[in-house]
Amino acid sequence: MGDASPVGGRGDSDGRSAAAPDSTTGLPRTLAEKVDLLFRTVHPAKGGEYSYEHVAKAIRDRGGPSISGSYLWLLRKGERDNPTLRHLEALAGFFGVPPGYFFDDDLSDSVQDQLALLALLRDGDVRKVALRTSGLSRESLQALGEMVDRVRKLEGLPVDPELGEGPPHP
Amino acid sequence: MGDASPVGGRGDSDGRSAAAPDSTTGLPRTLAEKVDLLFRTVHPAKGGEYSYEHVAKAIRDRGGPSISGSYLWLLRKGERDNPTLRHLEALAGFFGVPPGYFFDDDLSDSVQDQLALLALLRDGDVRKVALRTSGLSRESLQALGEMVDRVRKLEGLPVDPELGEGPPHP
DNA sequence: ACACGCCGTCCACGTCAGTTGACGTCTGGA
DNA sequence: TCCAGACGTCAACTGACGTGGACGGCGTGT
Repeated sequence: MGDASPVGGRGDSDGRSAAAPDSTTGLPRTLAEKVDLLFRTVHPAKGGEYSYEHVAKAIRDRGGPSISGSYLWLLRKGERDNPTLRHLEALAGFFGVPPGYFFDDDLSDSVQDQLALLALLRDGDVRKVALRTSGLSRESLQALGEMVDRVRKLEGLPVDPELGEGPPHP
Repeated sequence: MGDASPVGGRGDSDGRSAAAPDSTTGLPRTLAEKVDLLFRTVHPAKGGEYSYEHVAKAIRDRGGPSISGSYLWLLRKGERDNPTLRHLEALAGFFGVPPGYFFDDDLSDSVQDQLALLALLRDGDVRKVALRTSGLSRESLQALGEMVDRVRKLEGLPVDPELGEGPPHP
């Protein structure tokens, strides 16, 4: 044994379920759940979700491949789960995520953090604060973080230690 | 036609040539060139390149999807250039590259537009501050915003009238 | 020389990714 | 109330992806 593959083997997931049943804020695992999360998270400037036809047309207008709204629905519903490279590329381009988001690896996790953040930012004031902090020095940011924790405690919210770090990747 | 896409549009990049004739000089652009580079670069412990059948069998043995040696040849030759998600996943897994390797220009194309915002947040501290602000009351957020402005001024940064409000793109 | 095995090449075919089109629902306006 | 348009949903269909197998070249042992 040994010379079968250049990299260490990994078992693989066969999670081929249907849609996104209970993962309202959980981590999507199937492709359908990932697509669903994109639709629920990335919204037009005002209004609800993008319509399937809207996304399809926008992708075509960007010079992307032809795609139909019905197919987007199939993907989100989980009735189709094996799109081609061009369609993955187009979807990633439209929703503003790296194509690797659709694959089973760590990258999708970090993207999901960012999507969660995007959802928060859409809700008004949080966004303002976040954007203004860009460019500040490390010390100031740390100080601000402590201030926020102070305020959180005042309002009776947990200090929320988690939320992870961005791992460097090869 | 403003709200077609959450990210700014861009022109096309529909370079769909055939194989990898002379581009031994530079970086691979087409899928065929990328696959070719993988075969030329990733070798078995001893000997020359992997044979197509060997790769196909190894992928199947890893629990991956079924794939044929003929198809790998088609991909490398450029006669097929639109594989499905599972095949991309399997190829990336075998050769030890991230799946995003097969896509056009990971993070610098049109993704950048919307992702530029997220890229700011990705780099550590900014993100932490932003995430922690979720759940805070409106008054606290406003107070924090003022604190941030104070700090920005201290560091000589503009108070940044832009970026905060309104539709995210032209 | 001959046979055997492995490999790259390529073609004809089957399967499933993706499209087309129809139907029912809902909202807003005349 | 009725009509028009937009949208989600779904089934039948088309075509490209992907496979199986045939053919020839090349190295190796007998």
